[in-house]
Amino acid sequence: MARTNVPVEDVRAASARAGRRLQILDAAKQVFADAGYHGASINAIIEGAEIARGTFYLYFESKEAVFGALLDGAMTELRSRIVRIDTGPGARSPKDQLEDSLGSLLQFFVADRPLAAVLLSSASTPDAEAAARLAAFYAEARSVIALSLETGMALGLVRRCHPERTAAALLGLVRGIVEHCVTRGADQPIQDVTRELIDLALVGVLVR
Amino acid sequence: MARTNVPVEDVRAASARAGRRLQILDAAKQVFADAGYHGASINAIIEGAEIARGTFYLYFESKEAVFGALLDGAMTELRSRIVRIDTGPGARSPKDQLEDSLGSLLQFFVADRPLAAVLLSSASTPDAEAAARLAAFYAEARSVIALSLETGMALGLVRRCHPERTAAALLGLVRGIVEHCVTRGADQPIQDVTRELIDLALVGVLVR
Amino acid sequence: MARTNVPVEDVRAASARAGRRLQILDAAKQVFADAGYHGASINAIIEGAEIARGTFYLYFESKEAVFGALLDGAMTELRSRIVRIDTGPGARSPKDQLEDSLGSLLQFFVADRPLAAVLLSSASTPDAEAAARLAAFYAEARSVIALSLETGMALGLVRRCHPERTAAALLGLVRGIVEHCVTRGADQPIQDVTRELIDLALVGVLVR
Amino acid sequence: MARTNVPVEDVRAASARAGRRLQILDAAKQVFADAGYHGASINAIIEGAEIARGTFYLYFESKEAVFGALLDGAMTELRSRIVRIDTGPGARSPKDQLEDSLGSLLQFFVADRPLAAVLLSSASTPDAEAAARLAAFYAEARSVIALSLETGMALGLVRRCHPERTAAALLGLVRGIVEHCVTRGADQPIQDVTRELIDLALVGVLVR
DNA sequence: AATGAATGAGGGTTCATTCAT
DNA sequence: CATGAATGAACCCTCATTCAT
Repeated sequence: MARTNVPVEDVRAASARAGRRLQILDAAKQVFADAGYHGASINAIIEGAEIARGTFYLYFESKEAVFGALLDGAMTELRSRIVRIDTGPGARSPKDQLEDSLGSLLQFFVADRPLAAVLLSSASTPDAEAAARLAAFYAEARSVIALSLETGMALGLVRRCHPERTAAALLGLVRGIVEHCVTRGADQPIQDVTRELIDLALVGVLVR
Repeated sequence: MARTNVPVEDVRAASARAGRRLQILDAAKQVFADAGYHGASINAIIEGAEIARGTFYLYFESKEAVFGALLDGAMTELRSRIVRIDTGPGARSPKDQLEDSLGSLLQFFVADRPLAAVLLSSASTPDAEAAARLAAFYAEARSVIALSLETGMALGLVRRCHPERTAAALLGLVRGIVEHCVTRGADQPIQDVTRELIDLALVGVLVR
Repeated sequence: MARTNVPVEDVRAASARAGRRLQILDAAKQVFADAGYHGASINAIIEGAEIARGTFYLYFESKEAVFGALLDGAMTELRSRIVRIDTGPGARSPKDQLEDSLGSLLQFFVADRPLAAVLLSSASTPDAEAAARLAAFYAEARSVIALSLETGMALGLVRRCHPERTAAALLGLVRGIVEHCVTRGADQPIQDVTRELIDLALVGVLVR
Repeated sequence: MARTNVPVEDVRAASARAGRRLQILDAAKQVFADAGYHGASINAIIEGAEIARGTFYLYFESKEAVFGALLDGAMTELRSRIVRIDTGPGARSPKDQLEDSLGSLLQFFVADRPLAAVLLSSASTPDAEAAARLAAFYAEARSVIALSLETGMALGLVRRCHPERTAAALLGLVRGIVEHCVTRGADQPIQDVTRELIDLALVGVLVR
């Protein structure tokens, strides 16, 4: 195998650059979480990152750009955790799969609360493009849920319902739980929370 | 009952003042709904209300104050529509009561979409005090739901669950539906939506 | 004659507004003259005008806008002083007319040196639109001169020459004199300067 | 003649250094011409010169300094092309000498339009020292012209006139033509333009 | 009570310059 | 010599709030 010839300094520089970027992203995440998009000031971000004003603009084109990067990172991460339920032969039970997927999702949010706060709060019309991307993400999530419901209906597992609307409601349900977990300390193991969330969605609150 | 002696002019003046206040609140609601708290400018509000800059500050201490007033109004209105389920003898079925209560709530949101938009978006920490009040309101709503769940469990109607957490999830579920209805046109009668929402909460998505 | 009913306060307000505007324009003129378009800072302008930062933007949309207003004012003023030579019967001698026109022009520049400085210096690419307007103005002036030359040629008064080029040269000649007068004190009466300028243009430097 | 003992490496180094300097000057010239002094950014210059940010400051103290160097180079070049008219016995006709001198000058400008643009636009007081040097240059040019006029008057060739003022006007005239030629393509041979310029200056626009 | 001109702190962004590598 | 990441002063502009009329 041919070794590509990259000078060691370049590698160092690149990783230093990536480190700085992360440092800024981290500070920005915190500030956006605390103050919302508009309330967040570059001042607060650079103070948090302990860098000079100009340095910020060496790594991000604008305030909007950091916000977008933050969102993109989170969305990528989330997408990787949302898996369509495999209903093929030999697949694990749908409920188990759901439990894994949702569990991993909750885990992610609880592990990075500021990021969760950014994602949850940013209904507040940040700047055009970012808002659109976030809306698209939620639409995507809703659509995954709606599709699962339709599949379930076709298989006779799910009650007849308005898929889009029910998806919106279920997404809200997840958000409600996430908010709850993020706001309070995770007083109980994520696994339990996940199981309860799934039970609620599947069989409701009434006794059978 | 003793009549307090208030000159008629004062009464007129007071109601005129109240009218002005409402006029400003209405304009502000629209602006906050369109642009979010930070995006809303006093300029836009006074243009909408067709008053002079200074007049605004005759009726509200600050931008924060209008926002707070708006929130308070909405919360008062909402509180009146959230009724505890009456489980006494001779009461209507809990499900019917729930249907009335939620229906009225959805009705309210759909009827005043700008206000709904303000309520839904205002997670973005506009200002400390208002945020606190909103949080308190949500906590209150959650607590009403949690209590109902506990009552239901005591009566053997509701499955065993973590009431607080389940309440948070259910509140999210309602928010999800509200968002859905407010965003899209109310493509279907509120009654149907309400029923579906309740079914979802009570018996989940699975077929029995 | 019907008296239009304008409240006296409005008249006062309007003239106050116009006064403020002028005050700002004056300060801006000075600053632009001293530092050029890019070198001029809003800071310097508002210090000169002794107003607050925000007040500036109550009267002008942007830095570019003040510059444009300054330019427009000057160009309007100058246009009114540049008259086409009347060659009709009974008209005064072309040379006399020219003398009046150029004299009035020089007068204007000498009377308002900062403005002259702005006009003369602003070749330095200010902002797109203003630059275009200035260029258009110079083109206009050149074209007036070129037309006069062509008329003169048709009448057999003017030597055969490349009108556009000669016009460019003559415009430069006027600019040279203006610069000279504006830079130095007007050591001699404008009338003399004008006469000399015209002689130079008409018969050159050589003895006949 | 004693040979100073300079190692060959130093010579190479020195010429390499001079080459780099030129490379930067060239890029800077282009940028200053395109964007004016203030509009020119170090960024644009180093991109044009294909060097690193720091390297620039190895060759020039500051932005001001490159601009000054550019101006100085141009002025040196121009000085070499402006020759005093030789009125001694056996000299060529003054007009022919003038034609050579001016022709060479126009040639220079047309050949290096960016440089011409820099020279012409730099009235906009970029920075004190450079402006002073440019003003000095123009004063020098004016003084050469004024002296020629005085000589001409003494010889009875030139009409009586205010030499300084007339020199200013003539300088403006040349600038006008240069601007014209630089802006437009040289639609006609420089020689023709030169001749017309000289005719204009010598005998004016009127027919004799 | 109503007005709107005036304010100035603070917003995001740019860019000439420095200095450790 | 050469580099380019880092700096921070300065830029233009916005907008919630005040106050004389």
